[in-house]
Amino acid sequence: MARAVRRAQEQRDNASVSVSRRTQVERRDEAERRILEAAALIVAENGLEAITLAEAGERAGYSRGLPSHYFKTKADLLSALGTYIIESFITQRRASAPGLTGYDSLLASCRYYFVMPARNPVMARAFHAVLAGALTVPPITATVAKLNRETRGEIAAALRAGMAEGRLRADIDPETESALILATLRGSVAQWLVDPEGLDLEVVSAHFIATLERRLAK
Amino acid sequence: MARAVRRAQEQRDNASVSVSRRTQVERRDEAERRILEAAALIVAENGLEAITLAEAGERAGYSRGLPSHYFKTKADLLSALGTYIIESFITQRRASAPGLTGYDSLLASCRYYFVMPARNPVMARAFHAVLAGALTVPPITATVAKLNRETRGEIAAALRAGMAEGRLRADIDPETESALILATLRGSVAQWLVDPEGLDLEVVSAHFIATLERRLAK
Amino acid sequence: MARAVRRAQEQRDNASVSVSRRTQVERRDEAERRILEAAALIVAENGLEAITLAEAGERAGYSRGLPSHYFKTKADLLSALGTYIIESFITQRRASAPGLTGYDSLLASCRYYFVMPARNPVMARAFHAVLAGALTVPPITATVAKLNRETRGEIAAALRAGMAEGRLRADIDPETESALILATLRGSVAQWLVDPEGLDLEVVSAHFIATLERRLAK
Amino acid sequence: MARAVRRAQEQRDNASVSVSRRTQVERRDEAERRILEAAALIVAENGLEAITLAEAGERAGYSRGLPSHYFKTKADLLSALGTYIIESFITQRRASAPGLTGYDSLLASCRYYFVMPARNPVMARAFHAVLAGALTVPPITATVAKLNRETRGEIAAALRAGMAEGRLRADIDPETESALILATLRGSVAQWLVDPEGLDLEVVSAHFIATLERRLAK
DNA sequence: AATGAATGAGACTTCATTCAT
DNA sequence: TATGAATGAAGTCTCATTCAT
Repeated sequence: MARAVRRAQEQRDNASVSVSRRTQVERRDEAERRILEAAALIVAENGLEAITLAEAGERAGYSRGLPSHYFKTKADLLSALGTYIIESFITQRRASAPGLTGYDSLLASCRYYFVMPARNPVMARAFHAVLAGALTVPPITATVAKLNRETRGEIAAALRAGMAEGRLRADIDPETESALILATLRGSVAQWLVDPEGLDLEVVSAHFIATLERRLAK
Repeated sequence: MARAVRRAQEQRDNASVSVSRRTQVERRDEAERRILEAAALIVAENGLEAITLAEAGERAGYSRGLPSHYFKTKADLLSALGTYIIESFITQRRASAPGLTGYDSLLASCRYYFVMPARNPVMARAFHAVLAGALTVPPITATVAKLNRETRGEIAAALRAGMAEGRLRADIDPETESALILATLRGSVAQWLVDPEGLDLEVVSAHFIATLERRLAK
Repeated sequence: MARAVRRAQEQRDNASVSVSRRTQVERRDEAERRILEAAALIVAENGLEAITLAEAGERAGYSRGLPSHYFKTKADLLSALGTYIIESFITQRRASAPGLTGYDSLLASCRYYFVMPARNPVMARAFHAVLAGALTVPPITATVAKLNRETRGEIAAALRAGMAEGRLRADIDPETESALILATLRGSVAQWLVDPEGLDLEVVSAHFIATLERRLAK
Repeated sequence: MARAVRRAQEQRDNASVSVSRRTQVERRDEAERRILEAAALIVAENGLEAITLAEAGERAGYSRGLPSHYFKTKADLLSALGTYIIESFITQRRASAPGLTGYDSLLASCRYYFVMPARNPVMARAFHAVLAGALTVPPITATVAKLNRETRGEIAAALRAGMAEGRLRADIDPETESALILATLRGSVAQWLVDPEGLDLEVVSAHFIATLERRLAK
């Protein structure tokens, strides 16, 4: 994904590039994306450690050797994959609340967190597998740490916006509150993924959002 | 661990067992426990999938082949290890609040959750690695699902005790509340493990407990 | 078996042996025999190479370690087993034609060869596994070579008896004829063991014996 | 072998294949054949069970891992090897009697059976190791059963041809006779392989063929 | 006498990686 | 560009064997 993005950039910068070359570049990006998509599927099914370069290639409809060819090493593939899955997740979350800003976008994001696992379990599992991998897979640790800081930052910004609008109490500590909110979202989904019969995510969702509003509101 | 327990039982049931026999059993249980301990260390460092039977044996001070000899397959070792780590965690958590019952024991457990990572990071990492493994390692899925149900059950019981004592509001939904409490504890620690600089667990802890009390108290 | 025989001899030679000692010796011989019997079963099912000391012990109803204790090494067990299976076979063959001597005993033995596989397939398979093992398992090569020479010797003796009685032609070459007879018996059973549907051993048997008689008779 | 054949077919069917592609295929087939050849040598020396994938690779002049790479599992290698050795044997037998048909080709094949062990003991031992393996190695059981049926079929056809030509008696039972002929050939060679000093294969051969002719001729 | 704990060698198998085409 | 041939390291697992009880 990172590469595809970079490529798109390069192409824009270099409009005189020949058509054939441009097609090559497109083909490469297409292949890279399909390989990452296939890898994400494997991760959703069996976890980060279950990926093999060969299987990612085959599942993407290419040869066993292609992932090596593009990503060079497995660590590089894992790194790209972590970024890819996280970016996909963020993209979907944002798309779920178009137009909302400030505190409302926070509430929408919370709802998305609770609704997403049932709607798109593959993504939920892949995303949580990446979060789990942060504990032990070095190239992913940094990516997830960055994700967490940014997410907490967004939540904190939304809280500050709510405070500025006068919708929320003035004595909220946005940093700490954002960590707790993110923790609850993640921890709830994690429980559900392990044992969907064990808890009713919709009920938990409604309860959480109601409690949150009561707790934060003026 | 399960085996060690079983063995202890057998011996009690069969007091006429010869002394030499008893020593063999002890040797075996000692070895099994040390292998699990070594394996837990590896898990804490590099995750569930990083375990190799050979390394577990060597780190425990035995041969490379012994873990295979006892646990037969790697899947069986993982399964036993999941149980072992979870039981160790529960034991420690209970030991952290001796004598407390009801709602007070819940508060103590919450504090333990937040304090434990800094005091015993090996256990925290091993425990969270097992939680993460629940996503993809079938025998661990079952163990963690059981852990989650039991933990939520204990939390709910503590809440009911608090309600019965008149310390908590009467309109609490113990089931849903317990899932949210557990989610927040786990999700907070998970963020800290990935990026200890990123959030101050003590502050989060104090804030969470204060909020909880305010939210639940009469 | 060899050992049991030796033991029986020792005991006869040493009648003053205490009863308890005698019982120990008997227990040992009994155990050895049961281990060999269990090993023969394994051989019949899965071939010589499938034997493991531990499985032979367990199947015999003893511990995993006992075969090692008695036979010391696997090569020694294999050696004893080759002898045991061959002696069992010979014993059964002889028992099948009690009282017959000379040429008649040869005919009876031929019939036994053809009838035995259907009646006692375990023995047939174990015996042929040993014959096959002679190609590559050193301690068995010598045993089978000896078996072959002795068997050919017995056949040749029977032929000479038939010639002496005037029942057979005088120009038979007993050595060569005995090799061919043994070859045909073994080769026929070998085909049947691999593919019992492929040939009717009874028809082959009748044809072989009729042809043999016509060919050898005066 | 099967694969090499398949490949040759594919290439014929697909003449537009690029030169570079063709060379890759050749490399692979060459390697596969050399591995089977090396494996056959090991089998001749120490039996079917003595094969290790690593040794087959090294003896063929490749890496220890290549046989696994091609044949995937040891069972698959054994299966392919059984077919390979049997096909080699058949090819050689046919080559030993070019131009002969009908009953004459049967006589030539019988002579080949008796002469081959001394001339090409490696092949004889490998072939008989495969026959022995039929008792316990499932994929080889099927291969040998097929070989036996086909061989008996060829012998029976030769006998019928001899009968049709008027060279043989009309009351022969080709099916049963073919089983007995094959049994005698195999059983004779098997005795010789175990104990070459024990019987003179040339004498046995001459005797068998003379007897056969006398027995079958008009 | 008998059990079974423990070792260590060796086999199979899977993969990341490199290279030839 | 893309394929896939080939290597080699590492891990799992099985056993014969030795040793303590």
